[in-house]
Amino acid sequence: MKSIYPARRERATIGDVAARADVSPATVSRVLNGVENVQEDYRRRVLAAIEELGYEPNRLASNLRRRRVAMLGVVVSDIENPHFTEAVRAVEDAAFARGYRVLVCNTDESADKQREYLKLLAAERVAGVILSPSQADAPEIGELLDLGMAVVAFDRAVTDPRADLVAVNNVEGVEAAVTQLVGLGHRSIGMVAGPPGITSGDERREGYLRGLAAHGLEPAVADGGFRIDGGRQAVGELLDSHPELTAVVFANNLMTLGGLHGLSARGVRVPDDLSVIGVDDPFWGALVSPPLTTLAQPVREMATCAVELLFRRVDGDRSEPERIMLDLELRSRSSCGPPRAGAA
Amino acid sequence: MKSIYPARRERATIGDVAARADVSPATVSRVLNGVENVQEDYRRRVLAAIEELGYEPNRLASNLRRRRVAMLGVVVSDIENPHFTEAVRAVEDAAFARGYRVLVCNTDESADKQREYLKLLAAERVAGVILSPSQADAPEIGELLDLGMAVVAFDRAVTDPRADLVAVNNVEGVEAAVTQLVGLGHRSIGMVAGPPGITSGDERREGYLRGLAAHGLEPAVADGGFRIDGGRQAVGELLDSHPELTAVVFANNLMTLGGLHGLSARGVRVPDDLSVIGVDDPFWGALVSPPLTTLAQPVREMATCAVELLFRRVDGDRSEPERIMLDLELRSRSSCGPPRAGAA
DNA sequence: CTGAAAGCGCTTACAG
DNA sequence: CTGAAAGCGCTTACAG
Repeated sequence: MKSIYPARRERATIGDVAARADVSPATVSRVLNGVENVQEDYRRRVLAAIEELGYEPNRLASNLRRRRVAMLGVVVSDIENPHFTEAVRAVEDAAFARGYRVLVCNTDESADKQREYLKLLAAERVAGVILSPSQADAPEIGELLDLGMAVVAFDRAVTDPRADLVAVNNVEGVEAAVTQLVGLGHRSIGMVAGPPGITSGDERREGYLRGLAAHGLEPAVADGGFRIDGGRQAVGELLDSHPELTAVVFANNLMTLGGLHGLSARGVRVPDDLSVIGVDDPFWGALVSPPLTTLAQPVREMATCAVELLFRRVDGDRSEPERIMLDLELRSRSSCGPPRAGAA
Repeated sequence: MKSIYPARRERATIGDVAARADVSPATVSRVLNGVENVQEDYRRRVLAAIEELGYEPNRLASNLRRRRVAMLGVVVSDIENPHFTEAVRAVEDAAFARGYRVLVCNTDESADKQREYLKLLAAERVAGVILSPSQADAPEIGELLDLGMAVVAFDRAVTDPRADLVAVNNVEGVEAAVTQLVGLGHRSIGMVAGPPGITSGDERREGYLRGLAAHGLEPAVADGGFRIDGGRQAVGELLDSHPELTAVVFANNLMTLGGLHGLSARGVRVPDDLSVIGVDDPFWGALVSPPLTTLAQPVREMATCAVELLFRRVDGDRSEPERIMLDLELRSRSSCGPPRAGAA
């Protein structure tokens, strides 16, 4: 059976174009990059030759020569988490508009995978990286910075003080949510927290603990690992060990989703039996039953900030690292109510 | 204010390593790539020099020299659609395992953006591209193929017969769903369809029409453009013009979500007033109220197939283009019931 | 404005 | 097994 693939077309090079247009490769490069002036006559011939040969510049070569590549790395811990999906999408938008491509790096909360990706990004000489770290103190982060690459920490801080940061005031936000629950009459409030060691999760736990402490209440925390299944499991543990709970705060949207599933499986009604507040306001937040009360992050705005910052660095801005902190917004829907009758 | 950035560290090159280890650059390259044998003594010296200099190979150079780059392009029409997010994620997994990176290209259903990205991918000389086309007959697809790059159409077919395809039997799947609704007693079934011209959407519409025709029923279709808002709007139009409808099929998950929102805003209860089936079974499908009856695509499997196929092509397999068609699976949950009492 | 030449940092036949 | 040399396809000082 004969292959239907045609003889692989040889790719024209800048030399082929130059020969056909009867100019030097340098001139072709100039019309290609449109920076210096080229006589109209030459330009026309070059353009014609490009057209005729179907020439497409080889970026591998120009990348090497220019020693930079119009590419950004976006390192996230879970691309299936709508929070990060939205961020990736916003970054892609902004990057595309500036002629940059984006390399998506999914670390699965694994320090190893993060390490590998950061090394890759260094080897690839990308212009910069937006990083939501799985491991905040990875030495590879410093190495990127050493190499002069821009690094913007996103959503979670990194240890290296030279990286910029765009994140959210988690402590204050969660503390306010707890206060809101207390205002509704709750005295037993649990938290399904993120894995320790990640600043966003740690701060949300901190906000929760502060909120409880401010009202003299006892905390009850379970680790849900920022995943759907973890959330389901953690809320179960929490209710088993603390049946008195009348409200639970979930530290991210995936755990909230899993938690709701777990609650419904146990026959726990929301908000009648248990009030729920979830950090993040994903697109399905208003559509689950009951519509979720959430602590929304301004993801799009965060992503836009991060990309702008990154491009400023790429463009040579060497001023002090920035720490841009945005606020969480409490969006009250129907998953919170007063504690059930008969609660302690 | 002094910049905290240190003098930008000069990057060691293979030449620096060679000098330090007192060998030739060729030898360094050999231990780096581990293909040819190098004397133990030399190897040790090279490794030591790499360590001491913190050398990280410049992939731009090796890419150029090798004339290929360990990178895949994944072109999707909407990365925020969980269906594609999951696919991207699966592709990233498989690619990472093989040492490939993935360039994520979001086209927003725009033919222009698709064109730009495909040209970019050609210029970048990626090994191959997995493409869920916004424009099936874009000439750039043929150009990639001409250049010897692997192209696997994903989820939607492309016109060029040389591309492989991994998709789903939409016609049969949706027809079966319609039959199921008819079995429940429905006689007035509407569809919120995708934008015309995209094979997946066209096939789902076709399956719907066939299913209705098989039972002598009248169709009622509105275009929801595969987006959340479109779904909300389309279901409204549908109910305005066809108040007799007792069931609606949505052609993808985003439109289903929007549709549910729109229905709840109109006070239409699911499934009491209206039964709903949605194509795709996103992670929130079982958690909305009521839990959705869906037509699930085996996304993970599709993505795995696509990547395997792609790598086979990258590895030189020039056999006939494949068309791998998987089946949709009807997952019955609670959003379908018998038609409301009093329905025509 | 234009071209010849050097060079980006690797890899890989080719000799030895 | 090892090294010298050529070359991947561009860009960019440097002359003219």
